[in-house]
Amino acid sequence: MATEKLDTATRREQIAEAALALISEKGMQGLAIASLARRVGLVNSALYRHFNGKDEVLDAMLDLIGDRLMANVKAVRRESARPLDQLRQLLMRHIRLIRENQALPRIVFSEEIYSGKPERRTKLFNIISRYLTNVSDIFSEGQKNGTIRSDTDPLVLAVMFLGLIQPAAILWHLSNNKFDVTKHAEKAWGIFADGLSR
Amino acid sequence: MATEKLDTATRREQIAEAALALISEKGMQGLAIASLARRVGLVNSALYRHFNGKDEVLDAMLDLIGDRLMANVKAVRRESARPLDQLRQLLMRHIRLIRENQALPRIVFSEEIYSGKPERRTKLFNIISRYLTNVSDIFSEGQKNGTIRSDTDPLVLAVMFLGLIQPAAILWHLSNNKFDVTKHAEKAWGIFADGLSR
DNA sequence: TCTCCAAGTGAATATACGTTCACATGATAT
DNA sequence: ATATCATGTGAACGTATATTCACTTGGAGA
Repeated sequence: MATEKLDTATRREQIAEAALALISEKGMQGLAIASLARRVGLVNSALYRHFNGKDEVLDAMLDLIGDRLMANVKAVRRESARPLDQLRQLLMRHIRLIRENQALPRIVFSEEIYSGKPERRTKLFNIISRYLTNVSDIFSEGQKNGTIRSDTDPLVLAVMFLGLIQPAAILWHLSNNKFDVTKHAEKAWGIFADGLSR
Repeated sequence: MATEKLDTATRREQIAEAALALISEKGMQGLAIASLARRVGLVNSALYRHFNGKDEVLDAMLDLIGDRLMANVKAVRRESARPLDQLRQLLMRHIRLIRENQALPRIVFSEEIYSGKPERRTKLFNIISRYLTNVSDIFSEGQKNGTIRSDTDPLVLAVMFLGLIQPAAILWHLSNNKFDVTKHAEKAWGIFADGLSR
């Protein structure tokens, strides 16, 4: 009725973002074409004007997530010059990203994403690998720098870095947001960084 | 036809274990009542003789997982007296458990588990909490013992401990089992333990 | 050996969801 | 002002899957 017509480029963005929001609120189960369409003010069928199917929506979502992860990396590289500070900042940004957007862990952990279309698993792997590579670059710089011990593989450190947040994020989620991720991350980072610099 | 009749106690076990196996092979999607029943040699409807519905099956599965986690803890406490050794053993056992039983991470990370029935989220939280408490007990002993630095919260350490494996497990899974979890865990443990003892 | 109830069967039902299609409409370019 | 095409609509279809129910059957105990 009163639904204004918007071009596909705009709609695709709206829809991908609505998908993230929906998942954040209702979980993967909540991501139904009908709900998704309604959320951007359309009916089911209209969604197919902009995406060939649900698969394409999922792909678009993954791209969005990749963008946000990389945006965080770029931001912290701008904000500070010292690797250890950059990492700490990144940790906090990552937590904020997850808190504001619960869709992120839910998508990464869910197989609905790639159970139908195995290539999407590779896509997700690439997104995470790219993030890890960037994180490990920061570690490398710290090692050249002398602020981080050089006897350890930076890629291992990068994966450990993710490990500072991940289980905490799950506990936060399972505990109905009672578990304090930020506090945990601060303490864990303290211990980790302590070990790094010696 | 040639399906022998077994008592409910037996069937419940068979079914819960079949559920874990199914998820390990096909993912959460693969856990359909029909497939599950067929796997233990029954038809759909027969399953309802032993469970009131899918929900009950999920509950039974969670209990099974809890048991296996706790079994690992008990085993390592038997095998060694020194906390650091126990932890290392537990790490390796945990990895083995996950490798042999991909269902574990898939279930923990999936919300299908509790999206329908929120109390199940609490149940899962309790299972993990229980495991964490046991792990943190080991850390505590190490601290009393003098082999682990005392200026850190053992519960934080326990969560970090999980973080040594978790992201690696995901990478392993996303990379079609190419990423070497065991190798990562060994390196990561080296770094972590190094930080612990100083 | 007979009886009876727990355990197993097959068909039917209900629901939820992705997708398609013939038709309507509004913005834009001429 | 009008034509055109991208965008939006409503209804219908197909499929997958959990659940129910009237029934059969096998085996343990009287």
